[in-house]
Amino acid sequence: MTKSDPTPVSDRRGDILALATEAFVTHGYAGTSMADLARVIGIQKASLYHHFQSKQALFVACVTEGYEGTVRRLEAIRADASLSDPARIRAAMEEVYRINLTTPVGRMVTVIVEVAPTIPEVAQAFHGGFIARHYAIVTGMIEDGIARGSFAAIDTLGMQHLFFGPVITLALSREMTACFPDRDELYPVDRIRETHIDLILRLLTDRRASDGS
Amino acid sequence: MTKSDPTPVSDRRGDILALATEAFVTHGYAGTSMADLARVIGIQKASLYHHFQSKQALFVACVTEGYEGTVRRLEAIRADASLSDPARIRAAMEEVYRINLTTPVGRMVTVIVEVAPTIPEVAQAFHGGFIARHYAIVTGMIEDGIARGSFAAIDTLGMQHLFFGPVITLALSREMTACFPDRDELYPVDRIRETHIDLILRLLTDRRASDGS
DNA sequence: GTCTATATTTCGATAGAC
DNA sequence: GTCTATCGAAATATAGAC
Repeated sequence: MTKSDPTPVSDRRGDILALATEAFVTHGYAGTSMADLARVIGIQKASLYHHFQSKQALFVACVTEGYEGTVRRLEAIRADASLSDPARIRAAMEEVYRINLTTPVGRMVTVIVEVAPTIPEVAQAFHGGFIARHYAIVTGMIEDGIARGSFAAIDTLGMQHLFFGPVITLALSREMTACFPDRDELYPVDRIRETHIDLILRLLTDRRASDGS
Repeated sequence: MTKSDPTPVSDRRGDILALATEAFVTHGYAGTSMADLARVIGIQKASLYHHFQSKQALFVACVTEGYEGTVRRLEAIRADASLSDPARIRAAMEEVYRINLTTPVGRMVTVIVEVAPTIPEVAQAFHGGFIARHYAIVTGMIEDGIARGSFAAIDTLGMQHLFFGPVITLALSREMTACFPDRDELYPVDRIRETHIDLILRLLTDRRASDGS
């Protein structure tokens, strides 16, 4: 009972990562200096180097340590036996939209795109820890539905891209147009999401897809 | 006839923009210094400042002056009366894949995502000069097909995102994983493109879509 | 663990000769 | 238009006291 307090009085590392993530999302990687981060966190720059070896190490920690929750929630949806196969797909799509559009980790995509060419380690961590795992869970859900006869025998790789592509592009577009006054008219999230879900479900339940051409 | 030579002996500005674009795509905006650019181009850094006022001005020129050709080709496809409505959509999708995956301008998306938050002018130029125009042409093609009775009465905004989202995300994913040895297995362009085209055409010609719920 | 102060490097941009 | 040389600013990272 000496060290297992479930709610630590102050999770320094977690606090720093959360604030740093927010700053990176807002101003980009190159646009966020260690001095900026120190100011936002409320400590001195040198103190930051006590917690993290370098700016790059701090950023990699933001990327890798922010993903745990998102994957678990998707897996829970896949394992939820109370849902029908179409309802499960709908729940998964709503969760994927939520992750990519509203959580700090999801919105990090823009920054990861920026950093990936110069720090391949980031591309590796992002792909292996986030993208590939989300893809695998959703593809598994589709295969489950096909095996049960709920869905047509469709190309799962193609469906994967139809499933995630519009979400990721929408997240990027909205981050890029954050300064536009008419952003919500250009990219109305609710309408796009609902249409997207509707079309994906239509494809999955389309009997014509059964012909293996 | 004194100044209208159709093939200028040496298009300095065009050469510089082409080489700079290639460098930006490979190393990102922050990762490409003016010294790097000067070395690639084969002149001194100071000479670069004779052609362009600043690094930012050079980059904006790369973005805006690279788009002209891509829009014209898409418009030509829309105006091609020899194509059936589905064949036109197919041709447009192949062209959009080609633009985003193989041309330097298309591959600039990664860099534009990086720069947009700090240089809103870039986001404006990119959206107005590239994205919005491509969206408008394709949406027009779909509306033409609906008007002629070739396509179902479908939500064109939703189709827009289903049309472009997977392409743009694929382009980003491939740029980000350029250093992966198994990139072509993770993101096999030909297979993804063909499945995507097939599914889009299936949705457009699906009679069930006619019910305006 | 946090602070003040500073070292070191890199980069964007300019001056001025040719 | 291109060059050599350099300025000035900003950022990463470190030294060492408390």
